[in-house]
Amino acid sequence: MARFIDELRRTHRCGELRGTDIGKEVVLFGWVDTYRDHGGCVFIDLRDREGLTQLVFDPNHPPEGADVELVKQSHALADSMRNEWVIGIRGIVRSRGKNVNPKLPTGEIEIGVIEATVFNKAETPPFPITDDLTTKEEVRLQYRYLDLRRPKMQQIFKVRHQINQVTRRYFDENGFFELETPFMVKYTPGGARNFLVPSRLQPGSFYALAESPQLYKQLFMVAGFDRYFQIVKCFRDEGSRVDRHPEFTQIDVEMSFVSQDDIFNAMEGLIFRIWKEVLGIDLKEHYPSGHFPHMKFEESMRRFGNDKPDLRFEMEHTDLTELVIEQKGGGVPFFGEIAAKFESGKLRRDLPGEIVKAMRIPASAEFSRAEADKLEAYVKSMGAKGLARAKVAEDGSWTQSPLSKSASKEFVAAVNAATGAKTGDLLLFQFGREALVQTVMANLRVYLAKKLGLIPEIGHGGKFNFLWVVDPPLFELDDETGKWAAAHHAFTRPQEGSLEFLEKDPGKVLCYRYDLVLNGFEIGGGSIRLHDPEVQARVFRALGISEEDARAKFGFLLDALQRGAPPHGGIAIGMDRLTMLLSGTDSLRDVIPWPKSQKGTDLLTDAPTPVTNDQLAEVHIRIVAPENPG
RNA sequence: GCGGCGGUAGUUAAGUUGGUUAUAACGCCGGCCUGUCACGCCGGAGGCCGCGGGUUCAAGUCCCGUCCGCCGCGCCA
Repeated sequence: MARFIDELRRTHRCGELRGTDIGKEVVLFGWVDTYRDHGGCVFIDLRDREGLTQLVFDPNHPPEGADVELVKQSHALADSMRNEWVIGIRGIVRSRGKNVNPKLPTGEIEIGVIEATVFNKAETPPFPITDDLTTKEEVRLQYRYLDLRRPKMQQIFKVRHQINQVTRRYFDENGFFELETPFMVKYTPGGARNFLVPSRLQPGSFYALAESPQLYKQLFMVAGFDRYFQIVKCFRDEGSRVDRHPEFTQIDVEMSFVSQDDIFNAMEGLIFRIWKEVLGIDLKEHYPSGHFPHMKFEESMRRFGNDKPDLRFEMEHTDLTELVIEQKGGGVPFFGEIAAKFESGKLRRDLPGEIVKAMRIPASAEFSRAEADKLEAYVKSMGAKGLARAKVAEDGSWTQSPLSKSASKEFVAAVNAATGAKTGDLLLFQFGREALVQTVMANLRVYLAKKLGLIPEIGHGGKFNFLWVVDPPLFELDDETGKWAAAHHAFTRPQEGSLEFLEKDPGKVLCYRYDLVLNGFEIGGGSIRLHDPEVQARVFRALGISEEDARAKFGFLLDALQRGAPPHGGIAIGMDRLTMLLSGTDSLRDVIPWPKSQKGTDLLTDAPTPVTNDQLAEVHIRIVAPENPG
């Protein structure tokens, strides 16, 4: 083995050699991708990060001038080689003549092997190392290092690497400092659940793993660093989703003396650069101004049911709440109940609490009854009671619907007009608690778009639709407590125009918060921060947080903000989601090298594992509920 | 915390109203083979049917519990 690597150094990567290299002596290292044993001669496709090269072990046609004895030995060795063995070879690049393989970039050439060595006789892999894999994710994650060996995965992580490099270059060129913040931080209540880290030296005390560098990056601004960025891990002990992971990476940014638009400009610059340098796509062709469109939070909720609309297709919602109120339910008992609540003043028109929404599926979609039944099951899985639907007949009346009996003619006509429904169209309705209706309708919209082929099941389909969602409310009504709570965090700056509502109508206060949306995914979000202690105090009051409470929780930040804090704001881009959307995969786990399962376990290492009582004693912890092997 | 789907050979799947020895493809092992590139041909091995309990003459199949994975809801300042 010493001869290879020490004396015979690698000359090329597999995937590099072309017709112009014919005649060269080369040394290649890599993995056996496939072997084709013809008895007298053996073909092996050798794989590394860069591609495949065909090797030929053929003692009857040795490369010119080669030691035939060596060639015979390597042929015998090749006879025993199996998939995923790690080998090295020395040989001569030669033409394939008529036997060119058009599927391979290296298909014009092959290597007439002179000598060979086996570095590692790999065991048979549990699944083939190919791109068209049907193996369950569970098995892939168990052998993640094999999964990552697949060309597709190698490509994804090359992209991820490139995004990192472009990001660093971009921010450096624009005067940002890359600065680090601690992972082990003070636990702060509220917000995402923290992972806790016990302190050995401070018995009974715990650090939290940072859910974001939020507070520290603001302190960087107070410190006068002016522009900061960091590509940083964040930790949140919340349920996983296809686009959510307990440890994830953010491109974290904070800037001083900026408006919301300054932040947008900076991030648009970054996104344009990434698309250009990583994908070779010039976003200027789609966004000639160099800017992404804006949409108000309220408008997004009304038209699409969430604050991250996928704008690659239409199928907008129609809010029927006003119509239902006007027509006192239009004859439909359920709607009548809702109308009555507005009538009695139990619900407010400007802050509804309960709504009625509809979505139209055009007749051309040819949506079958069975498929509509499937939809019903789908919405029920989200907590909806059901899915009212109506087919529009030629005369405009509704059929195949429980609503058809009760709904007044006037109401049917009004709904048809509002939704633009025509003969043969299918109308879908949701009504009741606003949050649920919005969730159900928003998910239904995307589900249907995929079903109807408006967007692909997986990936971007060549379309990248960016959007800034802006002007959301500062406060949200907490469903359980009925009190106002910060929708983002308590340090978001209210808009000057809505300061007057802080005391008299908190629900109407809009703020400088913004989300960057791409194809229905929130890929980033941030805000302009509150740096005025006076307004800060009013916000805390509106939240029902006493001065003492505020001091106890955020004292260090409040102090800092009173010691020369510049106006500042920032944003964090979800690095993993960005990579996912860019590389056209449908799961965050595909772009995280060593991902965890939905329950937060590492299928490769089995983490987390129980520890001994001795280990626990050292950090002053005793386990209560589940048994722990001592 | 809740709902849905799934777990059968190394992998992906089939397995009927409960009924002989649990199938298939790929992979694996052995043999043959000089132009393959998803090489081909012949032969062979391989099973805790996730785990535990129950019903039954008989359970991969029915019932109860449990674990694991995936998708979604809640949650995610």
